[in-house]
Amino acid sequence: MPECLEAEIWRRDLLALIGRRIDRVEFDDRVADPALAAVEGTTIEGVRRHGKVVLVDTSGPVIGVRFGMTGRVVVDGASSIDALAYSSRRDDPAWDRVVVWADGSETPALRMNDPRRLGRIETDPDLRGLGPDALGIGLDELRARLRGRTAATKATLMNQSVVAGLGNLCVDEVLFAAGIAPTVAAGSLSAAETRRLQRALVTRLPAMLRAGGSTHGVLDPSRRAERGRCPRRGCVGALRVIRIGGRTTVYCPEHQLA
DNA sequence: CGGCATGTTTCGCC
DNA sequence: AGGCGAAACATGCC
Repeated sequence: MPECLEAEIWRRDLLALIGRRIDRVEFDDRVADPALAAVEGTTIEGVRRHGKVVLVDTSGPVIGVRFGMTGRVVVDGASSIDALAYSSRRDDPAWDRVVVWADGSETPALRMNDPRRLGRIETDPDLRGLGPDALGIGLDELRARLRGRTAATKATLMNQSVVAGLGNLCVDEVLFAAGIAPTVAAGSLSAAETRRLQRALVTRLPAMLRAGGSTHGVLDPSRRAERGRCPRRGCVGALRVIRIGGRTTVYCPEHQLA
């Protein structure tokens, strides 16, 4: 489930850990950097996010978490997001990839749980390859990032080196709101389209965040599965399903113009 | 059983 | 050289 919105929700959960001293860490070294052991004995000092990456600052190394498709975070035994669309509903301890105990508590302060093991936990991660964060990106910045891009707008927006944080659901939602077909080359968007795209990013993403995350848009998972009529008020189109960049893409050809 | 899934990386081709 | 699309990865669910 993780796109930038879930990463932001978990970042806020993790704020509860600031000030705690890490007693012990256990991890699966197939997905976690062995250097993670160095966080034992350090104190958690802050939690940041860039795109889909959550960064936990300690008095030692920075812990960088990428969630893959099915990763999630459990803080003090509870998770803010329990409806795991496209993942497992269960929280099986066998899928814990990192467990952190702190301040003498028997309940882990932090668990990174990931059935499919597509997530990664790094220490002192290098984020230089990421574009600017999608939440709150400015118009000039967006225009500059899309200039000259020949790939489909949807594929370009999902490229983390162009803009960081957008995944399949958020991109479909934003393009739907902006009235832009996902297939158009990103570099050939008009000035007006780029403006609508930027407005959609800075309005729809925070709205989805307040509503609960990537699955809380107009094109939520149930509507994606049902397909059917375009949910936009006054639009007479029907939703269409195609594949772009290997991902299932839902859009309305009636009001999302190429 | 077959197909699908909110992601990232790698490989081959322009 | 740099950008792009397809495939691979790993596992649960419907």
